[in-house]
Parts: sequence; C-alpha cells; structure tokens
Amino acid sequence: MKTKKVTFADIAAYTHFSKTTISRYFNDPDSLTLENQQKIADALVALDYKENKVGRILASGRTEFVGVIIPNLYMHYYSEMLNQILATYETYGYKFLVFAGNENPGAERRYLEELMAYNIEGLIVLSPTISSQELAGYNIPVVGIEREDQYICSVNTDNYLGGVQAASLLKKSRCDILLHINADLPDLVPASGRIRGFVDICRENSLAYELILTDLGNTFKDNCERISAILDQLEQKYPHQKKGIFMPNDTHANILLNLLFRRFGKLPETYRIVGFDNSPISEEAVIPFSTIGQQIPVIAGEAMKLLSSLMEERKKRRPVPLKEPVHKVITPILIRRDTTD
Amino acid sequence: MKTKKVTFADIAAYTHFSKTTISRYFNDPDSLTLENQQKIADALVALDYKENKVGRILASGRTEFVGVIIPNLYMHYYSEMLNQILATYETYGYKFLVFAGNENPGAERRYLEELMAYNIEGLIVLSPTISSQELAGYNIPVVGIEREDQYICSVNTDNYLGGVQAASLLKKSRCDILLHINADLPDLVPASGRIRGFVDICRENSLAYELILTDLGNTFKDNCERISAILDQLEQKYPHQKKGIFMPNDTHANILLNLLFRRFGKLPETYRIVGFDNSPISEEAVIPFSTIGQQIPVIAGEAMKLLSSLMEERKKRRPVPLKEPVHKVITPILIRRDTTD
DNA sequence: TTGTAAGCGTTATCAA
DNA sequence: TTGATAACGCTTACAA
Repeated sequence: MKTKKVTFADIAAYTHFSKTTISRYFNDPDSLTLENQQKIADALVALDYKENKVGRILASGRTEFVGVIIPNLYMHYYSEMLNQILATYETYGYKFLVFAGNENPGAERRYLEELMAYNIEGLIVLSPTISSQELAGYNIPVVGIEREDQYICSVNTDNYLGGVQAASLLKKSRCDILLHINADLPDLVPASGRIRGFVDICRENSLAYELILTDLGNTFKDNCERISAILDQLEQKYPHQKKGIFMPNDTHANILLNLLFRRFGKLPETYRIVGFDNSPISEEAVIPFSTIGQQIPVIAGEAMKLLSSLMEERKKRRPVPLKEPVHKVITPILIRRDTTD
Repeated sequence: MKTKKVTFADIAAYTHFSKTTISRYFNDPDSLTLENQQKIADALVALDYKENKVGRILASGRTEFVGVIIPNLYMHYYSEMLNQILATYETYGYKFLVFAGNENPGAERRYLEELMAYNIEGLIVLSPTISSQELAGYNIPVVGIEREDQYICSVNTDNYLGGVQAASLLKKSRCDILLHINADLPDLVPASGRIRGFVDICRENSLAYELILTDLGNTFKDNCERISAILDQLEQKYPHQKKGIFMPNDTHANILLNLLFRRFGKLPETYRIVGFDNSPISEEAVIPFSTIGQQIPVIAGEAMKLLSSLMEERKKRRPVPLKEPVHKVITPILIRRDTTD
C-alpha cells in the first residue's frame, strides 16, 4: 500500500546509469546503445516503474492539458461536441480538463483561473459567457466554437449557407409562405448568419416570408408554451396556406412537430419543417425530420487541429504569433427526411 | 509575451520575507501577523502573481485530480451524469480529467495508465468495460456508478425497487398482460434488479406477464427494427388485450411510442408504457411518457461524497482502508405522465 | 511568528 | 554515448 514510488533515481541505482541516461531512454532512446536500452527496459519491468508526469511538467513546463469550457451537457449539440473533442486524445494526446459553466460567468471565470494555475497549454471555449477579448487576454492559444470570436481563433459552421439551404429546401417543397423562428441574435454571434442566408434566398426568389425573432425561453416548458402560441398565430394568419418553417435548432423543431401531431395525429399537408444541428432527436422524433446538419466531428477535429498548431508554434524558441485570428468555416449538410417534400 | 512567471522567490525578495512565509500566507495565513499578511497581499497585486499548482503537486503529492471514465456522451443518461459530476467542483474543488471510452477497452486501459501518471487521487467509473477487480488493483479510491461493482465502492439506483414501481404502475393501469423488455443482464450488473423487481410483483399479484430478454442492438436503426418486430409479435400474441410494457430505458420507450403513433396516430387504449431514467426525451416525446426516474444529481453527489471521503482518509498519516466496498443505493422516483392511467 | 534547507521527479545544460 | 549538476515552484520538517 504505502510502497513509495519507483523513480529515475532507483532505476539509475539499479542499472548503474545516471538519472540523465534514464531520462534519455524515454525522450531520445536512439542516443543509447541498443544493449543499454535493453538493460534499462529490463530494469523498468523488474522494478515495476510507473511514469510520473508531474515531475516532467515541472521540469519541462509542458502539461499536455487543454481546458474545455462548455455551457452545459444538457443540449445534445454540446455533449456530442465534447464527445468528439475528447476523442481527439487518440490523435493528439492532449488531456482535457472539462468544465460546464451552466450560465454562471463567475464560476467560469474562477475555473479559468484554476486552469491557468495548472499551466494548461490551450483552451477550447463553447460557452458564450466570457467575451473573446477577455479570453484573448489570457495569452494562451484559444479556439472558440460557435460563439462570438472577434479576438480569438474559431471554428464555426457556415451558418449563412445553412440558412440558404433551409430556405431552398422549403422553396422546393412549394410552400406558400416561408417562416424562420429564431432569437434576435446580434451580428457577432455566428448563428446569426442563418437569418441572413434565409432572408437573402427569400428575397432573391421573391418568396413570401416572415421572420419571427423572439426569445423562446430557457426551459422546455417555456419553449412549448411560446411555440404553441406562435403556432396559434400562424393558424390564424395563414390558415390554408402551406407553411414552411425553419426552426432555430432540432430541439425546437421537435417541439413544433410534437405539437402538430398532438393536434392533428400527423404532419398536416399545410406544414413543412426544417431543423438545425442534426441532433439525435431529429432522427428519433415521432417522424424523422429534415434538418441542416452540423458536422460535429469535423468541427471538433478542426478545432483541435488549429489549437494544436497554435500550441506547437508556442513551444518553439522563437514563436511567431498570429497577426489575425484564424476563423475556419465548416460546410453544413442538408439532411432530407420526412418533414419536407 | 515571454515574461517569466512570478514565483514565491520573487515575492520573498520583494517583501523581504522567506519563501516559507509566502507559502504559509497561502496555506495557513493565520500564522502570520495581520500586518505581514497585508504586506504580502499588496506584493501579490504589485507583482501580479499567478499561482502555479504544478509545483505544489510535486511537493505535496496532492493533485486534486479525479479521473472520470464514461462509456459515451451520446446517451443522455451519461451526459447528464457527467454534468452533475462536473458540478461538484463547486463543492469539493476536485478537477476532472474526463475520458469517453466509446466501448474500446484498449483505449480505456491506456487512458487509465495515463491518469495514474498524473497522480489522480480518485476515479469515477461509469463504463462497464473494465472489471471491478482490475480497477481495484490500481490502489486508488474508485467509485462505480451503475456497473458491476463487486470489488469497488459504488452508487446505484435501487433497480429492484424501480422494477417494483414499474410493475405496480402497470397493474394500477389495469393491464391484462405485463411485459418487460430488456437485455439478458447478468446478476452482477445492478440494472438486472429491475427484472427481479418486476417479476416479483407480477408473481405476488398473480398477474399475467412475459419477459422478453433480448439484445436490442447498438444503433438507433437496430433498436427500431427489433422493437418493431417485437411489436408485431405482441399484436399477434395478445391482439385485444391491454398490454402494459416496461421498457429498459427512455430511449427505447420513445421508439416504441413513436412506432405506435405512426401506426395509430395516437397511443391506443391497448397499450400502456413505462420507461426508465427520466431522461429529457421522456418529457420531449410526442406525448410525455411515464418513467422511473433516476435521481442523477443525487447519484452524482453521493458518488463524489463517497469518493471524497475515501480520498481524505487516504491522506491521513495512518489511513484505515475499508474492509468491504461501500455500496450506496438511491431510491428511484416514479413519474406518472400520459402513457399510464 | 519566521527562516533554513532539503526535498518532490523530472528535464536541460554543460562537459567529458 | 554518457554523466554531473542545476533548475522547475512549491511544501515541510526542523530550528530559531
């Protein structure tokens, strides 16, 4: 139980080499003779050596830690993104210190300080809480995902194209009126591009459209009530017209679909629906619905690729900092299912 | 950019104290005079000191790291559990190194080794992949959640009671035949208790019942096909009887419910459904369905409470190891919604 | 109440 | 190809 750990010193004593040579065995084995490599390898087994990275960190300054700050794990989009980020361990070897902010800026800031105390080498931020300006001030590589990103590098879905795809699909479904429900997003938030893409297509094609930019609330219950109210309005305003509705995400698209099923027992001919994200719910809903798919594995992979290159650059003797933040854009994928023609 | 970091030595030089005194300022401030505390506090601000925990870890051996090994983040149950585990940071201060195994025992084992190299103080395991015997061999505090737990401490839902609650609810709904669909779980897996609870209630009350113990597959598509096939069987075997079906989890209950809605446009009078977990999907389904709720925040909290006590014990000069692993059991909550009477 | 000095387990820098 | 020695930033006896 209280067996003190085997260290380089023990191995050195056992093999009659110096600690330096043992260190070299791990970091630059080719600088030892094959014979000596074997001797040390045998000693490791004989002594049951377990590496201790803390000493290494202290001496080298490299933690191989990356901090992740995520708003919550309740929404499928975030948990799947985290899943894919964690999976890059196999490729890059970085370990992730994860924190879910749950909309508490104070807690996020506190956790950031703590992460810095552990000498994390980089940071991935999905949470919108802390401004990119503040994040840039920490002076470590930062990559944002689908959040305000003026002063930091980022990877985002091509939201404008997503809006274009959604409007085009509803146009093909020969809807009489196109609607887009969303929060009234500031231009700096990448997701606001969806609204612009949607509107541009409607205008270019002289399609009748309406934007319903309103807060749908933060709880499932709120969402249901607001969407139900909107549905009542639509029924009144466009009673017999075929309504093509582009929802802000799959969670809300699902709610709309359920409300329609409860009222009509099916998706009426006068409604067509497109969601956003391609979350599992889009496939698992009462009928699978059409959606604009975010390529989450690609986004996560690109984010780590970008972050990793920033971190590598920083380790060089004469690092060249970026002049401008890099913003990568990932193409969304149109997914046609049973709620469009 | 390349400003080297401020250390205790710098503060000591600045304040004309020793490094020890600076250390004490952080770890036992009351042993300094108020005046000197103030002097040091001022110096910290003046020099813009940022703490470095790596040195502390090396010197004290305490990392405040806890490893978390989770099967995936795809299933709501796991992502919500992780969410709640991460939230305990506010209470206990432990940082979490998270790894999603995604059913790869090799990767899980590799990651475990790496975690050990960082001197994690404890481990929370949700993944079933590695046996509790092997986990116990790592000689650090381990808490399992809803997995085989013969040789390790654990926190589990009272699965037996869950089975009892489900069967009782279906009985109250005056079903003619009670069915439970589940995988053919070994007795060592806590979830197998649901089957026993369900059967015991059926027998005690002389209710007609059937167990359908079969693998439902690992993908959504597989799940749908298998459940659809089972539904066909039931329609044939019990055509006009009222069927009360206890599903193994909410994901599968949702699939069943959707299949019924697609066939009948509503939940027919001949079907009653109970899920398990109280995942968001149980509320967000086409109609909210009844389920046996796992108290995820309680489970996560108890797991960290237990783990934290084990870790504290271990830091004592003469730690007393447990004779037997502790197994905590958390009561499930019956949640009645629209798929039972 | 404060200080001295010896670690903690590696890596880095020279020198041989 | 190998070794001696000094870091890295903090904690912890033990002394004063």
